[in-house]
Amino acid sequence: MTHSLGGRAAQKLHTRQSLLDAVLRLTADHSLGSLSLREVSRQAGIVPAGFYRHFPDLESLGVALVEQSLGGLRTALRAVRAGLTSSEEIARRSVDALLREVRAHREQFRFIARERYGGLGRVRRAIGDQLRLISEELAVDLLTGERAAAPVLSRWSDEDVKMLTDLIVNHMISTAAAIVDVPPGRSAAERRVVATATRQLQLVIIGARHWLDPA
Amino acid sequence: MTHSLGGRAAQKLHTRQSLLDAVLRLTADHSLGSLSLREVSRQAGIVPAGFYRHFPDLESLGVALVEQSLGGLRTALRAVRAGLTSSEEIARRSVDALLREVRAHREQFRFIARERYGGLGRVRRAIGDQLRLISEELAVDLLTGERAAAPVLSRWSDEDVKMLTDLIVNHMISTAAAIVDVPPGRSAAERRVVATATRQLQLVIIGARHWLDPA
DNA sequence: TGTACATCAGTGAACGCGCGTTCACTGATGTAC
DNA sequence: TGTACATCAGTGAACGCGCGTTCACTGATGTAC
Repeated sequence: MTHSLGGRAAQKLHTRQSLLDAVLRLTADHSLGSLSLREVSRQAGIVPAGFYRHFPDLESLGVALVEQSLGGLRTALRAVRAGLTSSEEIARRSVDALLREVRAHREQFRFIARERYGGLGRVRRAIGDQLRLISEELAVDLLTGERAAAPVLSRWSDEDVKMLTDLIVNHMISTAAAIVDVPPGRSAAERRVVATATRQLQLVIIGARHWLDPA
Repeated sequence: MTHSLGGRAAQKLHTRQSLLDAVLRLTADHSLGSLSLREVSRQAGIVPAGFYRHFPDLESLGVALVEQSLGGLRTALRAVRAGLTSSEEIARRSVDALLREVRAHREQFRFIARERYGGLGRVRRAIGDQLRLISEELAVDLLTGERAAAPVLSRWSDEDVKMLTDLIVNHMISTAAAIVDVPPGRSAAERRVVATATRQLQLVIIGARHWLDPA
């Protein structure tokens, strides 16, 4: 029998996930680049040599973690926009989705914020790639939705739309980083961060609405 | 004689600066947390034990570097705003000043971007403190300038002004990080980054201009 | 000015330790027949 | 079904290495008189 659950392959996947989880736990205090392979293996409950059955080095593990984390966010954001055509609605629902994701996967977002600029080369590039995808997909959805339903973005150049979605995605990640930086349990402080970020996004949307106004 | 140039104290300052420069050079490839004290001392041209004459550990050196880097930016930004009252003028001149600073101190900004979220605890906190100061000073200048000269911000709540300046300062640092991430020599790519960032700031300013419009 | 003493930035050797990587291995899981 | 063989995730020991920190030191600079 092959493809069966509970087989050797399933056990291997389980251990692999333990390694990913170990890094998430350990990067609460340090960046990936300052963890040791032995530290991670220990936390995952395997012997150092066993690490190599899964990844050639820590950097590769980091890339896998980026794909798992931001891939999940990307899917969640696309799902939330499905069928929506109003850009206001898209913005509001996206903020909700982001908040839900950040709360549900706090450690993953801390990892992304940590490594976005601070990380090892391939990890940094993997994050940049995923964020570019998110920004481009948002641009497509805004354009097709708006062109079908409302006129706000319909006369924008593609370049300006990309400028706007980059601004929004960047703001999104900064917001996630700021939320994650709030010490856990300080829910008043967290609410303040979320409130500020929401108003900032509103300001950006107002700016977009008047972008083509005659000066 | 004391206070003389070329004395023992001056030599000590010179070595201290060598240590700061060594970290700037070495953090081009890795984050502060993954450097070793021996590596830094070697790069600075002193023996490992000599490090302790200047700092108790690498984290303290990092805090000193934050103060030197962002302190410089803060001074430059304040100088550029001196005497200006129009918020449009303040925005335009601030972007110029930021660009000049980033080009002149590329390594310092890479360090700040790297450590902003990714760094060791005290370094991260030092960066947050400096950015908060920059944001607050900008808020004061915008408010006193506008209140005296133009009406745009005069009816804003203090909280909303802080919301706006936080957005601007965050955008500033993200822009610096993006510029620094462009491989050196790719001046076309750098121009594109700067052009996008400038338009994004314009969009934010337009949003601010219409912030109090009736919905 | 000259002399005797104090300071202290930087040296060089030494220590025990955790690191990444290699290797032959074990034994449970999977496959062929 | 049972049996003989193949696979390979995880083991445990070993290696040489760079690490942070300590210590007594040296010798140029600075101070007191």
